[in-house]
Amino acid sequence: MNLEEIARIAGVSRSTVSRVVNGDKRVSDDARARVNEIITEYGYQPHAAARSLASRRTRMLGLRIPGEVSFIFSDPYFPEMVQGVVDACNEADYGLMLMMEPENDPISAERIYQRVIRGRHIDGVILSTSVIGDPFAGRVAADGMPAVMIGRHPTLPTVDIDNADAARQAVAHLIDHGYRQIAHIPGPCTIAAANERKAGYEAALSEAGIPLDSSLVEPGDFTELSGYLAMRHLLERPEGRPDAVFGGSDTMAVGATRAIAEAGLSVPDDVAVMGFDGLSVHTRNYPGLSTLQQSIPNLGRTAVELLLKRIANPDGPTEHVYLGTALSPRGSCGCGEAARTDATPLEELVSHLEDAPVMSACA
Amino acid sequence: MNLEEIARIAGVSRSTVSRVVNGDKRVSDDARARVNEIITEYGYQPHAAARSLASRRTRMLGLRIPGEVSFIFSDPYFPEMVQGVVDACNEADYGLMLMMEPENDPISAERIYQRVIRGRHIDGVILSTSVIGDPFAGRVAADGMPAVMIGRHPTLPTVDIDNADAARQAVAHLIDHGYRQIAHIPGPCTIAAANERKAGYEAALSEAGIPLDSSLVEPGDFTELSGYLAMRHLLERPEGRPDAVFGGSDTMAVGATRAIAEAGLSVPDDVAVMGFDGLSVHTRNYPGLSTLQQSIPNLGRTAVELLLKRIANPDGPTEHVYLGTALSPRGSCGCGEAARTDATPLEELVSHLEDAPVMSACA
DNA sequence: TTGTAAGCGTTATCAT
DNA sequence: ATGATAACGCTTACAA
Repeated sequence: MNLEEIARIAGVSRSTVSRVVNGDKRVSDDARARVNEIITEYGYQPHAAARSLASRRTRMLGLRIPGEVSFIFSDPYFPEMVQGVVDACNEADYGLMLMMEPENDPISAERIYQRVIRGRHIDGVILSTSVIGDPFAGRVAADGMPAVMIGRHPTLPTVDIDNADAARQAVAHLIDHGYRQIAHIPGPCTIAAANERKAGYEAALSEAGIPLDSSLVEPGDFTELSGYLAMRHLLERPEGRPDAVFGGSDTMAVGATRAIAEAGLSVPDDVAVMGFDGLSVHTRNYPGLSTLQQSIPNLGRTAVELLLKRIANPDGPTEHVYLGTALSPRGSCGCGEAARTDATPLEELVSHLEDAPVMSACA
Repeated sequence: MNLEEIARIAGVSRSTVSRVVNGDKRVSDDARARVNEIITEYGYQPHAAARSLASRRTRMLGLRIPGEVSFIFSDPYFPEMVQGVVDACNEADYGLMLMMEPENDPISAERIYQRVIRGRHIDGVILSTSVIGDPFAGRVAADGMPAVMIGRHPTLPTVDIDNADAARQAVAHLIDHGYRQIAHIPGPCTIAAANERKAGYEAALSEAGIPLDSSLVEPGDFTELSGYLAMRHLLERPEGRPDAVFGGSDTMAVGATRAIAEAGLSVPDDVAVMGFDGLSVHTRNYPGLSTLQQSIPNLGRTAVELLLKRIANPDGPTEHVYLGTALSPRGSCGCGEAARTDATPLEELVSHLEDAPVMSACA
């Protein structure tokens, strides 16, 4: 069943049917009703490829998860983000194509790029992580493919949080508790957000007049296992073990917690733990993981909104949206039961965050 | 840059360029070389929509994650499966479209269905979970959309494991340890695999002559929280607490472990724990989570292979592929350090599983 | 081996 | 408000 047949049956031209399907106002109520009736009766649905070819729009977006981070697809961060992206796509009647390159395989990464981006499979693409030195962002711009970065980027529209300041707050909170030997497990230095959070950690120490000590920084790769291994190193440090640790992500913080427990030590009494992300999965840890809460699904939703705007108006201003964050102290930082029950419940917190995006636009 | 221009520049016809692009043998080496040169020089990439319209193939697959389970997208099961599906798609130069309906919203589920399936956005679809009473599988068949089920289905090609027998083995192992009060936390009864695993639990008890006790079965919904809550109920059971628990998934088993620890009890001494899935994320639990290992990425890969076969030959036999599983005893079931170190390392195990699919075909 | 030409099912332009 | 008609960029018989 195609446009032509519907037109014939309804006794109108293809153009009229097309207008009805696309919600064009320039159709008489009479004709519209008749056409809609036939469409429903025969269950007509426009053919996606034909539509795309003629309109030069695919109504599909791409979501790129770079190969550099695909090994941490096990981090619940990504599922949460995907959820937000998918929801927003559905609401806009757009499809979502997953672009995940294999890890160390530039050849197939290139094949995927050519097929999807250059082949115009999609109308725009969401880049899910700023990876240092990743040529992808520059290439899509050169190929005229609208793109939005979740993270930092100089020329692309971006959705992000203020990683550095949020991390600074988190570490400042540990300092307020009286900890002085504060370790940090940063994510890989190829990922911009990891570096920003590390900078925030350093800023908090500086502000408190605590000298930086590189032996307190043990890098991880955002996996739980890396957090576990990093913490083991930190506990065996010759200068003595740290009294607190700030994980570059909740997932690494949970790994650290495990190493602490395995060493027969207690959280927070021997070593306090602070995470970053606020993943709902970790709500039920004991003691509750203190963390810096961000709304990850909202990051995804906002990226879709920005991208759709960009597609509709490629010459509009390059927006940079910053979403709010909030310190969420639970048991693991040393805040007692009091703080835990006082803490804003997760749901409220998240809806609050969603209401508070900070926008800034530059032409 | 399009076919026409390439043809003009190379001094051949559009057909010849098309043949070169599509690897048709009926082209002289001479012409092929010249065309390829021009293609490379100008960076030509065929237009996806035009191709689809003419060839009636989109080179895109869909992956449907039903709304009934989308709330457990936080379960690492799904990311692992997606990973396998994506890898296989990439290797075949196919794109992957994510179909995730919102949870209780039949209207938008229907919109998505119409747009994607009826609009012929994809060449075939992978159904990721058998949900009891889900009309989706029947509809795609009626709409002539090739489909493969990950799970059980009477008429569709399927990829699955023998959930019932695997669960039986897992519980039999607990019985071998001497436990008699074995509880079970099944997944929701709307999901076929959850019921099959529960049946396996019951079978193991029957075989050992242990009477079924419904107060030992406390359902969950595959989330960690539900496992935690179910275990709390089980611990407060008037007839006394169970001496072992079989979780319907690793994630629920981990939740149960947490409840046990919170109650001041020890795993496995007070309550032994057995999971199901073998998610790599839980490898670093302490004590290690004993589980029934399956290869989830391989489930996804195999589904893609089956679907591609189906698309190429819709009238071929309806294959049902069963992938192998293996009991993976670690600390939480009561197997000591010996068993833990004896246990086949994860990587080996997985590659072993991948080699051992059991195939059965029925016309 | 190569070229010609007829679609594929829409949208979009331009009359009317 | 409606309809003819020309794209859109490719594949695919069919002819040569």
